[in-house]
Amino acid sequence: MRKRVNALAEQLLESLEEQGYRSTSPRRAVAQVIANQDKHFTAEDLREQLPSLGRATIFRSLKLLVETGVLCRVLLEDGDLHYQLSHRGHHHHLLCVECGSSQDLLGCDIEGLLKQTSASHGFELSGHWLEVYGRCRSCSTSKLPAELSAV
Amino acid sequence: MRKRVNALAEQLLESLEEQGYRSTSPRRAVAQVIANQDKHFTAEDLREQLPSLGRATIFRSLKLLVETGVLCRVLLEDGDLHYQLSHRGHHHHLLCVECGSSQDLLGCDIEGLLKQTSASHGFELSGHWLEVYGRCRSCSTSKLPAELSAV
DNA sequence: GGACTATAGATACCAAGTCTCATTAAGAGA
DNA sequence: TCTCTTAATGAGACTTGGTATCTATAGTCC
Repeated sequence: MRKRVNALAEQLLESLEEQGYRSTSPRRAVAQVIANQDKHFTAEDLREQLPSLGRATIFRSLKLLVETGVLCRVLLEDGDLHYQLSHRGHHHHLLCVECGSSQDLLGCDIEGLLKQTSASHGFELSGHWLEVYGRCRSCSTSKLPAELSAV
Repeated sequence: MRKRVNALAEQLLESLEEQGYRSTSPRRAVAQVIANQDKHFTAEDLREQLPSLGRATIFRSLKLLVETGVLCRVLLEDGDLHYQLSHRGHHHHLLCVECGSSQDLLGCDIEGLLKQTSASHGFELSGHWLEVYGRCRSCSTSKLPAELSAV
């Protein structure tokens, strides 16, 4: 995992270049930090790790990466929006409320179910937003069941 | 529908009183305006309709009503969070991207599907957030299919 | 290397929301 | 109905996340 960091950062920059954006040193720095992130993060998190970059630059880079599809926004349970690496295309996240890690939800055929149910409300489906909260494997095994049920 | 407005506002206040909160005139005003709202709204919308109330009071009332379960927050497609009347308990929204109206999504057994899929990722489900976007019955019938597909 | 132009950084601004604190008014009890 | 206690209000400062503007700088193409 550690060895692939630079490759990942490289990939992010390539995505930008493909769209005609220049590869600048602030963007390289942002890509590097994002590639090192192991969970969802905020603009503020990046800023702390890149104090030499201008605030606007960080926001601009984030916006660009979201538009390019490299990053996506995740909605936390309390309504906060964070960023995280996106694996392109439409997908959902399993967010661990304990450690903050997230996995992509694969093999979820929610689309079909929603289409049906919406149609029965006379509603023509065009999209949806789904986030799933819970505990990841390692967090749920490291806690006793008694502690969990008390939450 | 028009005649039930005051009854609804009354209900909102009762919910607060049940929890030990006082029924004050600013809160009555907020409840009245919310009861008149026919779609999701922002704090700013309320402020426009209640210019005599302090900004903090409006935010405080909203927060209180969300905590009480009378209001819920809805996530728009662009990431904006708005408020709307909640029909208690866990539910989802069908949000019309055309007119902004919303319906509650009933009879959607997504929970079961999610539980299964999460479990297969070693994930212990605790909750989820789902918003569904599209066109409501009246918006989809008032537009020609050709116009729709161009969007 | 020079020129053209996208990008950066500083900074002002904005929107949504919270915090603080002095003042006011619900509402319980006498 | 008056009084007292305390919750709630309103003003306004502050915070957070983000955008707009403008001048200086650096990428990239020739």
